Amino acid sequence: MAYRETDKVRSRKAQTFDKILVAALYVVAEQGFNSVQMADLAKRAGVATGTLYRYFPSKEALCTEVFQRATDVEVSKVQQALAETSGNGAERIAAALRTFAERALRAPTMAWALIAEPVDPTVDQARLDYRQRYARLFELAIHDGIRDGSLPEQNAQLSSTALVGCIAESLVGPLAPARSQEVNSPEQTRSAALIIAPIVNFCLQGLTGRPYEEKFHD
Amino acid sequence: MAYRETDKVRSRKAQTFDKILVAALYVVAEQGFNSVQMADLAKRAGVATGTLYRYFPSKEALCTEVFQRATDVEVSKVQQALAETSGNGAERIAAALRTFAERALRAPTMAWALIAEPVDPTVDQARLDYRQRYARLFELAIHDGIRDGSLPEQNAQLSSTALVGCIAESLVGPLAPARSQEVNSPEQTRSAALIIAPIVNFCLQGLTGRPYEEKFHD
DNA sequence: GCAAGAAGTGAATCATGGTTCATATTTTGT
DNA sequence: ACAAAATATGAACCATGATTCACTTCTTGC
Repeated sequence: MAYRETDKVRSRKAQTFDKILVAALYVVAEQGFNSVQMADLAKRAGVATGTLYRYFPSKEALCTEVFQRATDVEVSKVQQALAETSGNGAERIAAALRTFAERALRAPTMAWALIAEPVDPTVDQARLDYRQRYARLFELAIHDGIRDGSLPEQNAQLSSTALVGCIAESLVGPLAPARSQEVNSPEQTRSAALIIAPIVNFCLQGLTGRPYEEKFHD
Repeated sequence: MAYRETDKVRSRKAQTFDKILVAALYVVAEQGFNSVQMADLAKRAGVATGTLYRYFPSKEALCTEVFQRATDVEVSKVQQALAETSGNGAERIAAALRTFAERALRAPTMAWALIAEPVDPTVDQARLDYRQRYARLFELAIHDGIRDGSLPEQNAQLSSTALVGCIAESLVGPLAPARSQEVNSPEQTRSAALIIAPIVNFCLQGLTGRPYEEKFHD
């Protein structure tokens, strides 16, 4: 025998793998999934087309991977908001919704790609999973809320799905035009708040069945 | 001159046009937009491939037309529910939501095609319009509700968008598996009611900020 | 019945863009 | 330095399915 994978090679391969993912992530964040083309992507990543296929079995698989990575970040942010906010279940859910929306409005193209862009069915399947992950986070929080008395008894699964639908849909509109300028001007930040507050309001009322008064938050 | 379009021809052309649309509508209702293929569609409609292009400039245009026709039916049903239900704004909105959901669950594949199927961007644009049409209907009804005192003051535009998001998303889940059997067994009808009530509940609470008690309805 | 003008046909064409593969280059152990 | 084994290359290939177009068939007015 005269060749065996060594650390040097292993790490180089890992680097290449990352280069590809980073390039893909960049394209998606900038233009969405439909702009991902293997030849172009290879160029951006500084490798040959064929090389892509040494790291991913297909474009679908590559895109799915990108989707999942991007998604993981968002989900964990929401999870974090849910976990780190002090207060009862209802308040924590409100904070999580705000986090979700703020992040989406701050990176509109990426958010649109993850939430609403028409994509290949395989990737779309990943999107369903992803929505379910969100829903499940909320579902747990709703149960907490019921337990601590901040939410009335209810079908937590359906309510959580409704929550996801509300934020997602409410953002699709703002996201579509916003997709042009990636910038974050002060006006945009302000107008974002204008959108977010009523959404959170609606969602919390839907959950609690009582008027929601916004607490102070930064 | 020796040829001028006559009524006979005109009506035959209209018939062909319809045959094509009907065939397309059938495929969509049965399999979704992605199963529409020009050659196949031509066969179903009993015409040649080329003929399709004498009636529609492109597949996109054809699909968009189909989408819009199917959509018009649904939108007008909701509009009807909104208009024909007696009661205050809130009650009429509840009735409209029920109508929307019931119809969707009764024709899951079509509903899925209109609401959630990954489709070509051009058709997808039509979908945005369609959601906005729904939202606008609800928006008007919300204003009515505010006026008649059944709803508190609120940003009707955002609330209406949230409503659309809630029902749409809440139905996507049930629609995905349901898409297999088109049938309408009694159990399905019952399980549909189980889904619909909580959704309407959530939506109405979101709008009113008070617990929603389901009124009697058939 | 005939010529002019349409409408209808469907096999051939074309565009797109993902995927392959014969070849070149690198790496490693001896 | 060399052979073995793997990785990298990118131009050629291929699959799909929409679109075209040269040709045929109808319609119509005279």
